Amino acid sequence: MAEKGKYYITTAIAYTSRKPHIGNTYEIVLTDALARYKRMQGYDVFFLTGTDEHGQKIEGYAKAAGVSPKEYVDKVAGEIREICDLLNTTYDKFIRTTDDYHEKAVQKIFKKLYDQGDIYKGEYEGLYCTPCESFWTESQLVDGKCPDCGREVKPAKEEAYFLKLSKYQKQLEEYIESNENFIYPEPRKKEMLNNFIKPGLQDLCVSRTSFKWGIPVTFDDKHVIYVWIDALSNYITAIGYDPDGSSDQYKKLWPADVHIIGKDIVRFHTIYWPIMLMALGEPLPKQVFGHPWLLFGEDKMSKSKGNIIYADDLVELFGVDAVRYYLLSEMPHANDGSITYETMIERYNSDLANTIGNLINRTISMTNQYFGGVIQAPTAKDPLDDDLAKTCVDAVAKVEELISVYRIADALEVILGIAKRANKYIDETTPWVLAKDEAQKERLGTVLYNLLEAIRFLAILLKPFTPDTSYKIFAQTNMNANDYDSLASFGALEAGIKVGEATPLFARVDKDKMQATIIERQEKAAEAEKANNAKAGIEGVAQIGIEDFAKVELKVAEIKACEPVPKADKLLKLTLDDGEGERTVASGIAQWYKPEDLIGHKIVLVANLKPAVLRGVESQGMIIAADTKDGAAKVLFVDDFETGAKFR
RNA sequence: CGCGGGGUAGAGCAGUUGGUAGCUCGUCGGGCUCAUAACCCGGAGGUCGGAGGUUCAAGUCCUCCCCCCGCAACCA
Repeated sequence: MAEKGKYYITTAIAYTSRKPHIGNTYEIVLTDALARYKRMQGYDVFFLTGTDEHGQKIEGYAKAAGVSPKEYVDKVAGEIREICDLLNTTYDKFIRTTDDYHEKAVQKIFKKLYDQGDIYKGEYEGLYCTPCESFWTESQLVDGKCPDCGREVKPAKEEAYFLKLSKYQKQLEEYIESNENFIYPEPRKKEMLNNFIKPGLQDLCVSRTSFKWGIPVTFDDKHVIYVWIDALSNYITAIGYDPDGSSDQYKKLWPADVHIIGKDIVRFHTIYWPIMLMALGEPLPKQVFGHPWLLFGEDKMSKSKGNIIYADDLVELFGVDAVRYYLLSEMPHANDGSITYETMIERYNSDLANTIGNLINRTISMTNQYFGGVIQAPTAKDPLDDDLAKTCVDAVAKVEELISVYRIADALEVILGIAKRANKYIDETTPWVLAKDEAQKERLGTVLYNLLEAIRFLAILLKPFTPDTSYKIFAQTNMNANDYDSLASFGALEAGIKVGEATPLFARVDKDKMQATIIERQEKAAEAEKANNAKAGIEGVAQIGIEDFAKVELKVAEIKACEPVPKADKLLKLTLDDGEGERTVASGIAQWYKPEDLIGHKIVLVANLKPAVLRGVESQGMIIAADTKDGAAKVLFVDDFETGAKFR
C-alpha cells in the first residue's frame, strides 16, 4: 500500500446534555466512513471525536437530576461513547473537555492569549433585563424592550474577558478568500464573509461569571472560560498542544485536514477558531466541512410520543451496517435529509438484501453448483465482459472524486451500481444455460470469475461504509486481494481458491411485521418514559394531599374580551371577569380558538397562579383546557356556572 | 417584512456556467429460473408552485405573488 502522509480528521464534540438521537449520530458515522476510506487509501489517519461537557445548561440538567455536574456528564459521555462503539466507528481518540490535560491546556491557552494582549479584561456593556438576567443589543430589542419578557431594559455593565477578533479580521478575510476550499461547501463561505466578517467583527466575550461549571480562569477565579476557547481547543489539546512546547504527535498532525461539523456551527469553526489559532501562532485547519442535517419524517420527535429514533434501536432491528449504510445513503449533499422507519426498510430490502446480498448469494451458489466452489481462471473472455469490467474500474475513480467533495450518498450509489451491473451481467450471460452445454464449461468458469471479481471490487469499495459486510464477503468467498491498490485493474482475483457456502448477508425484512415490531417498541418506550416521569414526579401522576389541592384557587370567570398577542402566534390575550374585577390572562390556544369563539363564555380560572409576563403580556392566572387526541387543546367551558364561584 | 431551507412523475430526490426533463422506490406489462417471492427488459406517469419579463432558447437568469418546512420566540 502506498504511503500517502498523515490525515487528521475530527468531528465536532458532542454536547453532553442528553443521550444523542440518530440525527446526532450521523456525523460520527460520516466521519468514520471518511476516515476508513482515507486509511484504506494508505493515509496515516488520525480520527478524533469526543464530548463537550461544560456550561450552564449542563449545570442545570445536573441540578434537576439531583447529581453533580461531573456525575451527570460521566453518564452521558458514557452513553455517547457507547453509541460510537456500537456503530463500529474507528476513532483514534475520544476527548472529553473535562479531561485533566485538556483543562490544563485550555487554561494555559487562555493565559497566553491574555499575556500577549489578545484577551483583555473589559466590561460587557449592553442593555440588561434584570428579571431575565440577560444582556441584549440594541438590534435584538422588540419595541425597545426585552425580547424575552417585554419589560424595560437598562444599560448595564458586567466584567468579562474578551478576545480581540477585530485585530485579526483582515488576516482571516484574506485567508478565507485565498483558500478556496477552506469553507466547504461554497455557499457557507459567502454567508460567513458577507454576514459576519465583512460587516466587522466584534470582540468575543470568552468568559462568564454567571455559572461555575467550566474551566476556571487561573488568574481570576470569579470567571470560568466560556465554550469557545474550551470546546474549540479540543482539536489541538487532544493531540498534545501545549503553549510551552507541544508533543511530537501535535507537530506531526496539526493542522487538521478537515473538521467535520454540522452546518449550524460553521461560524464558530471558520471565524472564532481560526482567529484563536492565529493568535496562538498556529496554522489553520485545511478545511471545514459543514454537513447538512438529518431530520425526521413527518413528526418531530418527542419523548412523550415515544417516536425518538435512537441508534441502538435501529441497530437492534437492522444491524450495524444497515444503519450505517442507511444514514450515509439518505443524506443528500446539500439539503437536509430525512429518515423514517419506512425508508429504512425500503432501502434495506432493495439495496442491501435484493441488489447486493442476492447478487453475492446467487454467484457463490452457482460457483458451488457448477465448479464445486472452485474459482476458475478467466480463460474464455468475451466482449460482453468489457462493460462489467469497466463499470468496476471506473467506479473506483468516481468514488474517489465524490468522496473528496463529501458526496457520500452519490458515492454509495456508484458502488451499488457495480452490483446492479453484475446482476444484469448474469442475465446477459445466462450461466444456467452455459451449464447445460459441456463445451461452454470454460466460458461458464470465466463468467463466474468475472462476477466474483466484480464482487471483490464491491466488497473493497464498501469497506469504509459497511465494514462488517465487506469482512463477511471475504470470509464467505475466501477471496484474496482485499486491498485498495488491487483495484487498479480488473482481474486481480486469484483463481483456484474454493469459496464457502452461500449464506445470505442481509435477510429480507417483512415490512408489515417490522412495522408492527417498531410500533410495539415505541409504545413500550413511551410507557417506560411515562413511568420514569411518574417516578420522578415530573408529570402530575404523583399523589398529593388535600392540603396541596387546597392551595389552588379555581374560579369561574367570564371572558369579557379577547385579542391575539402581537408577534406571538400561539398566544391569546384574554380579559376575564372573575367576579371581583378584571384581570388579564395569556393562553397558548391561538391555533385552535379565535377571539370571537371565546368572548362571552365562562371558563375555569386558576386564580392564584403567580403572574408571569409572556411576550409582553402580563398573565395573571391560567385557564383550564385539555389535550385532544389530535394534539389540539380544548377549553373547558362552564357557561351555566356563576361568575366568581369557587371550585372545591 | 425575525433568520434559514424548500416547492421537478404516486413517494423521495438529481438537475453543473440557460440548449430536447433524469435517478431510486412504487406501479403496470413482459422475460428468466442461478438466487433472499429475488434478478433482467419495457411501459405509463411531469404545462419543473403561480404570474410576468430577459432570450433564438428558461427547471436553470430577473421581478412580483402563493404555499410548505425547520430555527427562533411566547403554549402559566
